[in-house]
Amino acid sequence: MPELPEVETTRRRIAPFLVGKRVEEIVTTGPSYFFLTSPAALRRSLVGRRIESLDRAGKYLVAGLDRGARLLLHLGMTGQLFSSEATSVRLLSATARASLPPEAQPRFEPDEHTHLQITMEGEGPKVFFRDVRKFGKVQWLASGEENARLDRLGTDALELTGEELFRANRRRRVTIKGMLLDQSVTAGVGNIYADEALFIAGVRPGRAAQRVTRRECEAIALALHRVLGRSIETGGSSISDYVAPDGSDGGYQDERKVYGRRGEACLECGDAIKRRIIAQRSSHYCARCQR
DNA sequence: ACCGCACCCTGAGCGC
DNA sequence: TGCGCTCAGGGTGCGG
Repeated sequence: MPELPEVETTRRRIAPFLVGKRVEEIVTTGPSYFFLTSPAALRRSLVGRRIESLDRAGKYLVAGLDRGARLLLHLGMTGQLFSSEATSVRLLSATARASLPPEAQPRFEPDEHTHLQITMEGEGPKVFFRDVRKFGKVQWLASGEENARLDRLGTDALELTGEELFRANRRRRVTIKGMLLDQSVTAGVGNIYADEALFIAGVRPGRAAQRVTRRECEAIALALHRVLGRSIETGGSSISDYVAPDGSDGGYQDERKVYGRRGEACLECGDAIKRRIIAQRSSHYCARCQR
Protein backbone atom coordinates (compact mmCIF):
# COMPACT_ATOMS: atom_id res chain seq x y z
CA MET A 1 0.00 0.00 0.00
CA PRO A 2 1.59 3.22 1.07
CA GLU A 3 4.83 4.23 -0.51
CA LEU A 4 6.60 7.58 -0.32
CA PRO A 5 3.84 9.70 -1.97
CA GLU A 6 1.08 8.21 0.18
CA VAL A 7 3.14 8.64 3.35
CA GLU A 8 4.02 12.22 2.37
CA THR A 9 0.39 13.03 1.57
CA THR A 10 -0.62 11.54 4.90
CA ARG A 11 2.04 13.56 6.69
CA ARG A 12 0.95 16.85 5.16
CA ARG A 13 -2.74 16.34 5.77
CA ILE A 14 -2.65 14.80 9.24
CA ALA A 15 -0.07 17.26 10.63
CA PRO A 16 -2.61 20.05 11.28
CA PHE A 17 -4.52 17.79 13.64
CA LEU A 18 -1.43 16.81 15.62
CA VAL A 19 1.35 19.37 15.51
CA GLY A 20 1.35 22.02 18.21
CA LYS A 21 -1.12 20.10 20.36
CA ARG A 22 -0.91 17.94 23.42
CA VAL A 23 -2.06 14.32 23.54
CA GLU A 24 -4.99 14.09 25.90
CA GLU A 25 -5.89 10.42 25.66
CA ILE A 26 -5.24 7.32 23.60
CA VAL A 27 -7.25 4.16 23.04
CA THR A 28 -5.55 1.06 21.66
CA THR A 29 -6.19 -2.56 20.81
CA GLY A 30 -4.35 -5.24 22.74
CA PRO A 31 -0.64 -6.09 22.58
CA SER A 32 0.57 -7.43 19.22
CA TYR A 33 3.68 -7.06 17.12
CA PHE A 34 1.98 -3.98 15.65
CA PHE A 35 2.99 -2.30 18.91
CA LEU A 36 6.78 -2.40 19.07
CA THR A 37 6.14 -0.38 22.19
CA SER A 38 3.43 -2.08 24.22
CA PRO A 39 0.07 -0.30 24.42
CA ALA A 40 0.51 0.23 28.16
CA ALA A 41 3.98 1.72 27.78
CA LEU A 42 2.81 3.83 24.86
CA ARG A 43 0.00 5.28 26.92
CA ARG A 44 2.34 6.07 29.81
CA SER A 45 4.78 7.80 27.48
CA LEU A 46 2.48 9.58 25.08
CA VAL A 47 -0.39 10.97 27.13
CA GLY A 48 0.32 14.55 28.18
CA ARG A 49 3.12 15.05 25.64
CA ARG A 50 3.08 17.79 23.08
CA ILE A 51 3.67 16.97 19.42
CA GLU A 52 6.05 19.52 17.94
CA SER A 53 6.69 18.19 14.44
CA LEU A 54 5.77 15.49 11.98
CA ASP A 55 8.43 14.37 9.52
CA ARG A 56 8.84 11.61 6.99
CA ALA A 57 11.81 9.27 6.68
CA GLY A 58 11.33 6.93 3.75
CA LYS A 59 7.98 5.29 4.45
CA TYR A 60 8.11 6.12 8.16
CA LEU A 61 6.36 9.00 9.85
CA VAL A 62 8.32 10.44 12.75
CA ALA A 63 6.51 12.63 15.25
CA GLY A 64 8.79 14.85 17.30
CA LEU A 65 7.58 15.36 20.86
CA ASP A 66 8.54 17.72 23.63
CA ARG A 67 11.68 16.82 25.58
CA GLY A 68 13.22 15.08 22.56
CA ALA A 69 11.11 11.94 22.39
CA ARG A 70 9.90 10.58 19.06
CA LEU A 71 6.99 8.48 17.92
CA LEU A 72 7.56 6.24 14.93
CA LEU A 73 4.67 5.21 12.70
CA HIS A 74 4.76 2.88 9.71
CA LEU A 75 1.68 2.15 7.64
CA GLY A 76 2.82 -1.27 6.43
CA MET A 77 0.63 -2.60 3.64
CA THR A 78 -2.84 -1.67 4.79
CA GLY A 79 -2.30 1.07 7.36
CA GLN A 80 -4.66 4.05 7.31
CA LEU A 81 -4.03 7.19 9.33
CA PHE A 82 -6.96 9.56 9.22
CA SER A 83 -9.08 12.07 11.06
CA SER A 84 -12.24 11.02 12.86
CA GLU A 85 -14.11 13.36 10.52
CA ALA A 86 -13.03 11.50 7.39
CA THR A 87 -15.73 9.79 5.38
CA SER A 88 -14.78 7.19 2.80
CA VAL A 89 -16.01 3.82 1.63
CA ARG A 90 -12.37 2.68 1.81
CA LEU A 91 -12.68 2.79 5.57
CA LEU A 92 -15.48 0.21 5.54
CA SER A 93 -15.55 -3.52 4.99
CA ALA A 94 -16.95 -4.87 1.73
CA THR A 95 -20.10 -6.06 3.48
CA ALA A 96 -20.69 -2.69 5.10
CA ARG A 97 -20.03 -1.06 1.75
CA ALA A 98 -22.56 -3.26 -0.04
CA SER A 99 -25.42 -2.19 2.21
CA LEU A 100 -24.86 1.52 1.62
CA PRO A 101 -27.14 3.65 -0.51
CA PRO A 102 -25.18 5.01 -3.49
CA GLU A 103 -24.88 8.59 -2.29
CA ALA A 104 -24.07 7.77 1.34
CA GLN A 105 -21.21 9.58 3.09
CA PRO A 106 -20.37 6.83 5.55
CA ARG A 107 -19.06 7.94 8.91
CA PHE A 108 -16.29 5.73 10.21
CA GLU A 109 -16.70 4.12 13.62
CA PRO A 110 -13.60 2.58 15.24
CA ASP A 111 -13.56 -1.18 14.73
CA GLU A 112 -11.31 -4.07 15.77
CA HIS A 113 -8.70 -2.98 13.21
CA THR A 114 -8.43 0.52 14.67
CA HIS A 115 -5.34 -0.05 16.77
CA LEU A 116 -4.71 3.51 17.90
CA GLN A 117 -7.08 6.37 18.59
CA ILE A 118 -5.52 9.65 19.63
CA THR A 119 -7.50 12.44 21.25
CA MET A 120 -5.70 15.76 21.20
CA GLU A 121 -6.50 18.54 23.63
CA GLY A 122 -8.88 21.16 22.27
CA GLU A 123 -11.72 20.96 19.81
CA GLY A 124 -10.11 19.14 16.88
CA PRO A 125 -11.05 15.69 15.61
CA LYS A 126 -9.41 12.51 16.84
CA VAL A 127 -6.76 10.76 14.82
CA PHE A 128 -7.23 7.08 14.02
CA PHE A 129 -4.60 4.56 12.95
CA ARG A 130 -6.31 1.54 11.41
CA ASP A 131 -4.52 -1.43 9.90
CA VAL A 132 -6.30 -4.60 8.84
CA ARG A 133 -3.21 -6.74 8.26
CA LYS A 134 -1.23 -5.35 11.17
CA PHE A 135 1.97 -5.04 9.16
CA GLY A 136 2.13 -1.43 10.35
CA LYS A 137 4.20 -0.37 13.33
CA VAL A 138 4.06 2.00 16.27
CA GLN A 139 7.17 2.62 18.32
CA TRP A 140 8.08 5.09 21.04
CA LEU A 141 11.63 6.39 21.05
CA ALA A 142 12.82 8.06 24.22
CA SER A 143 14.95 11.20 24.02
CA GLY A 144 18.25 10.33 22.37
CA GLU A 145 17.25 6.74 21.69
CA GLU A 146 18.73 5.35 18.50
CA ASN A 147 16.69 3.28 16.12
CA ALA A 148 18.05 0.67 13.75
CA ARG A 149 15.06 0.90 11.42
CA LEU A 150 15.68 4.59 10.81
CA ASP A 151 19.47 4.27 10.77
CA ARG A 152 19.29 1.62 8.07
CA LEU A 153 17.47 3.87 5.63
CA GLY A 154 19.35 4.97 2.53
CA THR A 155 18.97 8.25 0.65
CA ASP A 156 15.39 9.43 0.37
CA ALA A 157 14.14 8.57 -3.11
CA LEU A 158 13.38 12.23 -3.85
CA GLU A 159 17.06 13.01 -3.30
CA LEU A 160 18.61 9.98 -4.95
CA THR A 161 21.11 10.79 -7.69
CA GLY A 162 21.88 8.62 -10.67
CA GLU A 163 25.53 8.54 -9.70
CA GLU A 164 24.68 7.26 -6.23
CA LEU A 165 22.49 4.51 -7.65
CA PHE A 166 25.15 3.58 -10.17
CA ARG A 167 27.79 3.23 -7.47
CA ALA A 168 25.50 1.17 -5.24
CA ASN A 169 24.67 -1.11 -8.17
CA ARG A 170 28.29 -2.07 -8.77
CA ARG A 171 28.56 -3.93 -5.48
CA ARG A 172 25.34 -5.88 -5.83
CA ARG A 173 24.12 -9.03 -7.56
CA VAL A 174 20.39 -8.32 -7.45
CA THR A 175 18.08 -6.94 -10.12
CA ILE A 176 17.64 -3.20 -10.58
CA LYS A 177 14.12 -3.55 -9.22
CA GLY A 178 15.51 -5.26 -6.14
CA MET A 179 17.82 -2.28 -5.67
CA LEU A 180 14.97 0.23 -5.85
CA LEU A 181 12.94 -1.76 -3.32
CA ASP A 182 15.90 -2.01 -0.94
CA GLN A 183 15.19 0.69 1.66
CA SER A 184 18.85 0.79 2.67
CA VAL A 185 19.76 1.86 -0.88
CA THR A 186 16.99 4.38 -1.39
CA ALA A 187 14.13 4.99 1.01
CA GLY A 188 10.49 5.34 0.03
CA VAL A 189 10.14 3.32 -3.18
CA GLY A 190 7.74 0.37 -3.19
CA ASN A 191 6.41 -1.97 -5.82
CA ILE A 192 4.20 0.46 -7.74
CA TYR A 193 6.61 3.34 -8.14
CA ALA A 194 9.54 1.03 -8.85
CA ASP A 195 7.64 -0.37 -11.84
CA GLU A 196 6.45 3.05 -12.97
CA ALA A 197 9.88 4.66 -12.76
CA LEU A 198 11.59 1.78 -14.57
CA PHE A 199 9.05 2.06 -17.37
CA ILE A 200 9.67 5.78 -17.77
CA ALA A 201 13.42 5.19 -17.69
CA GLY A 202 13.11 2.39 -20.26
CA VAL A 203 14.89 -0.20 -18.11
CA ARG A 204 13.51 -3.69 -17.51
CA PRO A 205 12.96 -4.50 -13.85
CA GLY A 206 14.73 -7.85 -14.20
CA ARG A 207 18.02 -6.39 -15.44
CA ALA A 208 21.03 -7.20 -13.29
CA ALA A 209 21.78 -4.04 -11.34
CA GLN A 210 25.47 -4.37 -12.20
CA ARG A 211 24.67 -4.09 -15.88
CA VAL A 212 22.65 -0.90 -15.69
CA THR A 213 24.69 1.94 -17.17
CA ARG A 214 25.47 5.24 -15.52
CA ARG A 215 23.29 6.96 -18.08
CA GLU A 216 20.40 4.63 -17.31
CA CYS A 217 20.86 5.26 -13.59
CA GLU A 218 20.52 8.96 -14.28
CA ALA A 219 17.30 8.24 -16.17
CA ILE A 220 15.97 6.07 -13.33
CA ALA A 221 16.72 8.71 -10.69
CA LEU A 222 15.03 11.35 -12.83
CA ALA A 223 12.03 9.08 -13.43
CA LEU A 224 11.70 8.42 -9.71
CA HIS A 225 11.67 12.13 -8.95
CA ARG A 226 9.07 12.71 -11.64
CA VAL A 227 6.80 9.83 -10.68
CA LEU A 228 6.99 10.40 -6.93
CA GLY A 229 6.64 14.16 -7.29
CA ARG A 230 3.67 13.88 -9.58
CA SER A 231 2.01 11.37 -7.29
CA ILE A 232 2.43 13.67 -4.30
CA GLU A 233 0.79 16.43 -6.36
CA THR A 234 -2.22 14.22 -7.02
CA GLY A 235 -2.46 12.96 -3.44
CA GLY A 236 -0.95 9.50 -3.95
CA SER A 237 -2.40 6.31 -5.41
CA SER A 238 -5.59 4.83 -3.98
CA ILE A 239 -5.39 1.31 -5.33
CA SER A 240 -6.87 -0.78 -2.55
CA ASP A 241 -6.70 0.51 1.00
CA TYR A 242 -5.00 3.84 0.80
CA VAL A 243 -7.07 6.78 1.86
CA ALA A 244 -5.86 10.27 2.72
CA PRO A 245 -6.40 11.59 6.27
CA ASP A 246 -9.46 13.56 5.13
CA GLY A 247 -10.97 10.45 3.53
CA SER A 248 -10.24 11.48 -0.03
CA ASP A 249 -8.76 9.20 -2.68
CA GLY A 250 -5.49 9.95 -4.38
CA GLY A 251 -5.36 10.56 -8.11
CA TYR A 252 -2.20 8.87 -9.24
CA GLN A 253 -3.77 5.45 -9.83
CA ASP A 254 -5.28 6.98 -12.98
CA GLU A 255 -1.82 7.90 -14.27
CA ARG A 256 -0.20 4.51 -13.87
CA LYS A 257 1.47 3.35 -17.05
CA VAL A 258 2.31 -0.27 -16.17
CA TYR A 259 1.46 -1.25 -12.60
CA GLY A 260 -1.62 -3.48 -12.56
CA ARG A 261 -2.02 -3.23 -16.34
CA ARG A 262 -1.02 -6.77 -17.28
CA GLY A 263 -2.25 -7.64 -20.75
CA GLU A 264 -3.33 -4.09 -21.50
CA ALA A 265 -1.76 -2.06 -24.30
CA CYS A 266 1.43 -0.17 -23.57
CA LEU A 267 0.63 3.53 -23.77
CA GLU A 268 3.80 4.10 -25.81
CA CYS A 269 3.91 1.21 -28.28
CA GLY A 270 0.67 -0.74 -27.92
CA ASP A 271 2.28 -4.06 -27.01
CA ALA A 272 0.74 -6.00 -24.13
CA ILE A 273 2.14 -5.15 -20.71
CA LYS A 274 3.84 -8.18 -19.16
CA ARG A 275 3.77 -9.27 -15.55
CA ARG A 276 6.19 -11.57 -13.81
CA ILE A 277 7.75 -12.07 -10.42
CA ILE A 278 11.00 -10.14 -10.01
CA ALA A 279 12.64 -9.51 -6.63
CA GLN A 280 9.85 -11.64 -5.10
CA ARG A 281 7.27 -9.06 -6.15
CA SER A 282 4.83 -8.91 -9.02
CA SER A 283 6.43 -6.71 -11.65
CA HIS A 284 4.98 -5.01 -14.69
CA TYR A 285 6.82 -3.83 -17.76
CA CYS A 286 6.72 -3.40 -21.52
CA ALA A 287 9.17 -5.75 -23.20
CA ARG A 288 9.49 -3.49 -26.23
CA CYS A 289 9.91 -0.13 -24.47
CA GLN A 290 12.13 -1.41 -21.67
CA ARG A 291 15.55 -2.94 -22.34
C1' DA B 1 28.27 -9.15 3.19
C1' DC B 2 24.86 -10.56 0.43
C1' DC B 3 20.89 -13.13 -1.17
C1' DG B 4 16.51 -15.63 -1.33
C1' DC B 5 12.95 -17.17 1.30
C1' DA B 6 9.49 -17.84 5.08
C1' DC B 7 6.81 -15.37 7.78
C1' DC B 8 3.89 -11.79 10.31
C1' DC B 9 -1.92 -11.00 9.30
C1' DT B 10 -6.66 -10.36 7.11
C1' DG B 11 -9.70 -9.88 3.27
C1' DA B 12 -10.99 -9.91 -1.67
C1' DG B 13 -11.62 -12.31 -5.71
C1' DC B 14 -11.55 -16.31 -8.33
C1' DG B 15 -12.87 -21.11 -10.02
C1' DC B 16 -15.39 -25.00 -8.88
C1' DT C 1 -23.72 -20.13 -1.38
C1' DG C 2 -19.78 -21.82 0.13
C1' DC C 3 -15.26 -23.76 0.01
C1' DG C 4 -10.38 -23.61 -0.91
C1' DC C 5 -6.97 -21.39 -3.17
C1' DT C 6 -4.12 -17.30 -4.59
C1' DC C 7 -2.92 -12.80 -4.22
C1' DA C 8 -1.96 -8.09 -2.04
C1' DG C 9 1.49 -1.54 -2.52
C1' DG C 10 6.02 -3.88 3.50
C1' DG C 11 9.71 -5.27 6.39
C1' DT C 12 12.40 -8.50 9.31
C1' DG C 13 15.08 -12.39 10.49
C1' DC C 14 16.98 -16.61 9.27
C1' DG C 15 19.96 -20.02 7.05
C1' DG C 16 22.91 -20.86 3.14
